[in-house]
Amino acid sequence: MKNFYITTPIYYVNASPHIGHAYTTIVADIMARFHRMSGYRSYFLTGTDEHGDKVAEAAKQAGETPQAYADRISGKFRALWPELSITNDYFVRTTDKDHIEVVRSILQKVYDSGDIYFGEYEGHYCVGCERFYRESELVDGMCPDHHTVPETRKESNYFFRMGKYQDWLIGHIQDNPDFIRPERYRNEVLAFLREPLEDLCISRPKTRLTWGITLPFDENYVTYVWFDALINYLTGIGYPDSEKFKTFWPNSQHLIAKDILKPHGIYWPTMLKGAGVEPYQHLNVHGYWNVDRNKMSKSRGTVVNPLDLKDKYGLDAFRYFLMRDMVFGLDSNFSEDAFVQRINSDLANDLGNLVSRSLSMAVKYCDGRVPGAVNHPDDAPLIERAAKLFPEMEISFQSLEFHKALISIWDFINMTNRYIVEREPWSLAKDPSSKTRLDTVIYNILEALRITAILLLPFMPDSAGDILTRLGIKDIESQGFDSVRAWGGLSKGNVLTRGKSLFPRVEHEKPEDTPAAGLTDIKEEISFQDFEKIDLRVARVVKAERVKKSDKLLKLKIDVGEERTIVAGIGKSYRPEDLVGKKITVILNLKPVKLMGVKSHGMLLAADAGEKVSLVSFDGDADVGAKIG
RNA sequence: GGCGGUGUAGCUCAGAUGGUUAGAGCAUACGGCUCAUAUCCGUAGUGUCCGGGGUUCAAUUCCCUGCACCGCCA
Repeated sequence: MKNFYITTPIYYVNASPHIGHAYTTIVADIMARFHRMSGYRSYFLTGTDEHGDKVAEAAKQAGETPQAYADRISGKFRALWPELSITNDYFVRTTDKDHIEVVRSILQKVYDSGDIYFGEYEGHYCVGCERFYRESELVDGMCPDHHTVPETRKESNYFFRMGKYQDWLIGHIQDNPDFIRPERYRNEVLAFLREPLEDLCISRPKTRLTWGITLPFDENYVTYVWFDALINYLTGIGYPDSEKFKTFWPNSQHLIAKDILKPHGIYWPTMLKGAGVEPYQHLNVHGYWNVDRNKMSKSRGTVVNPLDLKDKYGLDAFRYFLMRDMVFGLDSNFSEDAFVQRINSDLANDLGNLVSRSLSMAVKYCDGRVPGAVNHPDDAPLIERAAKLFPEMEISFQSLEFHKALISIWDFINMTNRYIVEREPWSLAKDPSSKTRLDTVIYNILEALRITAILLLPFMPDSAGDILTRLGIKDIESQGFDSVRAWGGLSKGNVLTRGKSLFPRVEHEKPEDTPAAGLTDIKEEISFQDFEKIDLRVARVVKAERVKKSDKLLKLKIDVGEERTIVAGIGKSYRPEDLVGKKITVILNLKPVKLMGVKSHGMLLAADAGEKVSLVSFDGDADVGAKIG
C-alpha cells in the first residue's frame, strides 16, 4: 500500500484564525482526501505553535497564564477545522508532553554530535522590545518600534552549525528538482544559498524568556522558535520509534505559505540532517490571498472577514472558490464579488442546475429509479471523456494545480449539459417507441453525475456526497476513485431523490441596500486632517506643449508663486495653445512622477468623464499661489 | 542598491523552437430549447499581446532599454 503524509504549519496562537490558515488547511485536507480515495494510507497533521515571547506577552495582556492563553487560542483553531470539514488525523501542540520530549531528545542528539555550540555575541539590544537587532534592521541607528538607540549588550546563546550543511543542502535541492515547489520558491531558496549560510541561534536565556522548552544540556536556557516548532512534524507521527513514523516519514510533504519559506526550505532540512533524519520529500509553497476590502460587501458598513463568508454562502462553495480561484504558488485576490460570481456561474448554473434537471427528468420519465442502458455509438464521446478525467486529475494533483483539476471536471459538466440538449430527453419521452433510448440517455446523464460527484468529493465533501445520496448511493465514506475508471458504475434500480437546490443562486443585493442612492464607488471615508494634507493652490499656465509620442499628455509650465512643470492627461480635450493664461487648480505636494520621460511636480484637477475632461476653474478672479481649502 | 517575476479582450487568466484570422471563462448582445435554480445550448464581437529601440523576409513571442506592480536579498 502506498503512503502519504501531509502537514500544515502549526499555527501560532497569538492571533485568531483567518483566511490564510483556512486556505492552507483546506488544501491539505483536499490532498489528504484525494490520496485516501486513490487508495493511499494517508496521515494529515495540523496543530498549534504555542511557545515564545509573543504568546507570553499576549497572555499577560489578556491577564492569563501562558498555558491558559495557549489552551484558549489553540481551542479556537481546533474548533474551526470541523466547521471547514477538515479531516486531520491528529492535532499537535508544542506544549504537548511528548512534543517537549522529542524536542529535548533531538537537541541532545545534535548537541552530542557537536553541531550545537555555545557562543557569545555582542549586539544592539532594545530594552523595550527585549530583543537584539541586526545593524541592518535599525532605522537611523534606532529601534524601528521604539525609536530609541539600543544599548550594546553581550549575550551568550547556543547556536546550531547550520552553515556546515550548506553545500549538502544545495546539492540536495539540485538533485531533487521538486524538493521545493513551485519552482519560483526553489529558485528563491537557491538564490539565498548563494550567500554564506550563518549558524542559527536556537536559544534564549531564561532571564529573557521562560515560556519555552528548557534545553536538555543547560537549565538556564530555553530553545527558541525553530527547534521547537518545526519538530512538530516528527512528533505528530510518533518519532522516533513508532510504526507510524516509519510508514509516513518517507512520504512526507509539507504545505506552507510563502512567508515561512526560509525556515522550512533551509533551517528544517539542515536540522533534520544534523539530527540524522532523512529530509522530507516535498515542500509545497503557496501564495497569499489579498483581501480587497473595497470589493467586499459594504452593505452593512463593515468590512467582511472572508472566513465569515463561508457561513453566508456555504462551506463547500467557499472551499470551491479557494481552490478554483487561486493558482497554487501565486497570490490571488479575494473579493466577495468574485466569490458570488463563481457560485452563480459554476455552482448554481452549471453543476447545481445539472443535478436539478437530471434528477427531475429521471423522476419524471423513469419512475424515480436508475433505468437500464443499452450501448449506443452516439454516446461514445461522453464516455470517453469521462475515462480521461481521473488521469487528468492525478496529473493536476501531482503538480499542485488544483484549479486545473476543477477545470477538467467542469469541462465534463458542460459536456453533460450539452449531451442533454443534443439528446432532448423530453422529445424522446413523447414517443413511446423511444423508451429504450430514453432510458439509456437518462442512465448516461446520471452516470456522468455520479462520476462528477465522486471526483468532487475531496473538494466539496458535503455537496458531492449529497449528489451521490440522491443517486441512491449509500456508503459515501467508502467511495474511492476505482469506481470512476470505468463507465457504468451506477446501479440500475437505485431509488432517486430530487432534493432541494444544491447551490441556490445568489441574487445581487438590491440598490437600496447600498447607501447614497446608487453611488457605489464612493471612496473610503477620510478625516479633515487627511484632507488638510493635500496642498491645493491656484496656478496660472505659463506655457503648454504636447509630450512627445503621447496624444493624451501635455507638459505645462505653471506659475504658483514659483515656477513648476507638471504633466496632465488632458491632451484629448484641450489644445496647448488654449491653455496658456488659464487659471487652474493644482495639487502641489503630490510625490513627483515621471510620465513618458517628463517629470511632473504636481497634478491639476479636472472633471474626468472618460474622453471628455474639463478643468476645474474659478468663478471670480483668484490670486496665483492662493491656497484652496 | 543587487537578483528574479509579472504586465495579453471590460474582469480573471491561458498561450505560441518567431510565420497567415492571438485564445478560454465571466460580463455584454442576439438566437434556440423548455427537462431544469430566469437555468442550459448556440452565435457574435471587441484586443497598439505595457512603452521605446534592435535582430529578422517576419516579433506580441528573441535581445536591449524604459515604465508599473510584486517578491527575495542587502
